[in-house]
Amino acid sequence: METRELRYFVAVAEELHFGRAAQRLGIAQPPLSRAIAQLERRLGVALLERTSRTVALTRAGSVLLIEGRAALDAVDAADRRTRRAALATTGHPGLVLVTKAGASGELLAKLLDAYASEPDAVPVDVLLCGIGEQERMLRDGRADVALLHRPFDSTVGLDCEELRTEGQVVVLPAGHPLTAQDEVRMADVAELPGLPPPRRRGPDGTYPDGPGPEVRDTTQLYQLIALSRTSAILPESCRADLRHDLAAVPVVDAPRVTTVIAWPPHSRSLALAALIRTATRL
Amino acid sequence: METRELRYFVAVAEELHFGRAAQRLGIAQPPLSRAIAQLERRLGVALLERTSRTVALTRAGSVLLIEGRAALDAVDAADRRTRRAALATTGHPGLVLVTKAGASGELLAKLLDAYASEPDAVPVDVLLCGIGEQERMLRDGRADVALLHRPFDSTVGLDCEELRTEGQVVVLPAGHPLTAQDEVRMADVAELPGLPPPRRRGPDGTYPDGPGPEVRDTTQLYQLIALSRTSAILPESCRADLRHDLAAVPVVDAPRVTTVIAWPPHSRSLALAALIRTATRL
DNA sequence: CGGCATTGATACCGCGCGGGTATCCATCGC
DNA sequence: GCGATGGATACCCGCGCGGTATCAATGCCG
Repeated sequence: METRELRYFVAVAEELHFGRAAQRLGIAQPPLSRAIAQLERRLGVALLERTSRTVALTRAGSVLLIEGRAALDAVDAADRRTRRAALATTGHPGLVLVTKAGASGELLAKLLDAYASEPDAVPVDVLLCGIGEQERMLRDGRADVALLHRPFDSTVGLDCEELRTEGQVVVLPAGHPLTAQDEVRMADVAELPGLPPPRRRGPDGTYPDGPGPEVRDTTQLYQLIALSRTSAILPESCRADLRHDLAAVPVVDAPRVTTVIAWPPHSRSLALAALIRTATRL
Repeated sequence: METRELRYFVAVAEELHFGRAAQRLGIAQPPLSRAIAQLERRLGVALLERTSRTVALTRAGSVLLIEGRAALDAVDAADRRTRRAALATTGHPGLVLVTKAGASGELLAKLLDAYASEPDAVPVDVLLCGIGEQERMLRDGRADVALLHRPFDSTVGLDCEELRTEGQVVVLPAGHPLTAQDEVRMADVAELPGLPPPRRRGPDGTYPDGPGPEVRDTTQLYQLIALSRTSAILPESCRADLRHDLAAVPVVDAPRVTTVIAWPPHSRSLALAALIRTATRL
C-alpha cells in the first residue's frame, strides 16, 4: 500500500464525495475514482458503498480511515524528524516542546532554565497550541516533547513522566460574591447564575452545544471572565499569571490535575533524554 | 514520501550494501541507487555516506531508519487490520491475542473462558510468540491485543491495564539441594555452580555473551533445566504447568512481575473493548 | 412523468518515472 | 599494477498516473 493511495482514500473517506476530495488533493476526479477502485482491488476489500449519488464507508473502510490516518502521521513524522536531524548536525534547532497556550507557565520557565544550564543542552523551540492538538503534534513529528495535563489530555500511545499534581481553582471576575470565601466546592460553582461554563473546541474541531461562549485559548478565556460572561475551573498554578481584574478561589473537591512530560515512544534522542531527566529532577 | 522509498531506504540502511539490499528487494542495483539519491534530493538531506567501497548512515539516516520502520509498521497495520475487518463482516475471525509461549497459561485460559461466555463475544485467535516480539506484533497489525509481563516487556507506546502481580520462583532440576528450602533470596541463586543463567534473544535477534545456553522458548528452557544445564527465575504462576522433573522455590526478594493486557492506542473495536473489560474484571 | 443537474464510472491518450541492461569509475587486496 | 568489488551513470522500454471527454444512474423540479 503506497502513501499516495492512503492519502487519496483518507481524503475521500473524510469528504464522502469524490469531487470535493479530488479538489482537495489537487487532481481530477476520474484518476481518484480509479485509484480507490484499484486500492479496493488490491486489498480485496470493499471500502466504500457507492450509490451513484452518495458515498458511505463500509466497516473495513472505517478501519482503514483510522489506521490510515495513523500511518500517514507516522510517515509525516519520519519526514519531519529526518529533516530536523539533518539541520541539527549543521547547527541550530534542537527540540520542539509543545504545550497548551497559557498553561504551566512557571513550570515551563523553570524547566527551560534548568535545561539550558545543562552542559550539552541544545536549543529548545517552544510551540503553543490549542487544546487537544499536542498529541497529534507528537505523532506527526511537528513536536518532540509535550507538557500535558491529566486527566484533560490523553497520554494514550505516548511515554510520559509525572512532574507534579495540583488542585484547581475557580477563576471569577474580581468582586464576584464567591471571591469573599477562601474555598468553595464543585457544587457551589457548577451552575453560577450568568456565568455559564465556556465551550472548548473538541478534538474534531467542533464546539459542544450550550449557553456558554466559545473559547479557543486562555487569553480569550480570561477576557471573557473579566467581562463576566463565563467562569472557569483551572489548575491553581494559573494564579501566578492571573490578570488584576480576575480572582481565583480554591475548589477543594475538584479533581487534581497532573502535569506530565510526554514524548513519542520510540525516541532515541540524547537531547530529549537529557530534557526529560532535567524535568523529573525539578 | 512514498512507502516504496521508505522500504528501499530501510533495506539499504539495514544491509549497508546496495547490492544485497537490491537483491532482498527483488530489484536491480541501479534503480535502487537512483531511488535513494532521489529520496535524499527530495528531503534535501544526506542519509548515507558512500565511499564507493563502504556505506554508512548519517545522523539523519539513523533517524529515518528508526522512524521509517515505525511508519512502515503503521502502514502494514492499516493493511492487515483493514483486511481482517472485511472478513469480520462475513463471519469468522475476531481478535488476535498474542502472548509469550508458555506464560500465564491459566490466566489466559480463564480470560478466554470468561470472554467466550459474554453475550456478543467474537472468536479469539491465540498467537504465541518469542520474547519481545509482542510489541512489534501489535504495532504492525498482526495482533490486536497482548498479554505482557512487566518489567520484562516494555509497554511503551501501548495502552494497557494491569491484571495481576505475582512473585517469582527459581526453577531447578528436581533434587537440587536448594529445593529442600521453602524460600531463597536472589543472592542464593545469582551464581549457582553449574547452572549459569540462560541467555535469551534480545530485541535485535542476537544473544548476549555468557556461559549459559541460548534459549528461545519455555519448552527449551524447561528441558535444559531438567538436564541441569541452567536454572531460571520465573513468575510463580509457572508452577501450575511445571514438568514433574523440575522444582520451584520462591525467591522472596525478586522483583514482582505484573501481567498486563495491552493493545495499540487507537483501537476503536467494540470486541476489543469487551475483551479488556472482561480481563480487568477477572 | 420528462428534462436537467449532480456525481461517480468508463474510455482513451500522453508522458513521466520506475525498472532493466550495459558500462564506467573509484577503491581495496594481492 | 591488475583484477575484483561496489556504487554511479547512461540509456531504453513499458507501465501507470493524471488529464479530458463522455457515459450512466439517481434525485429534483415543474
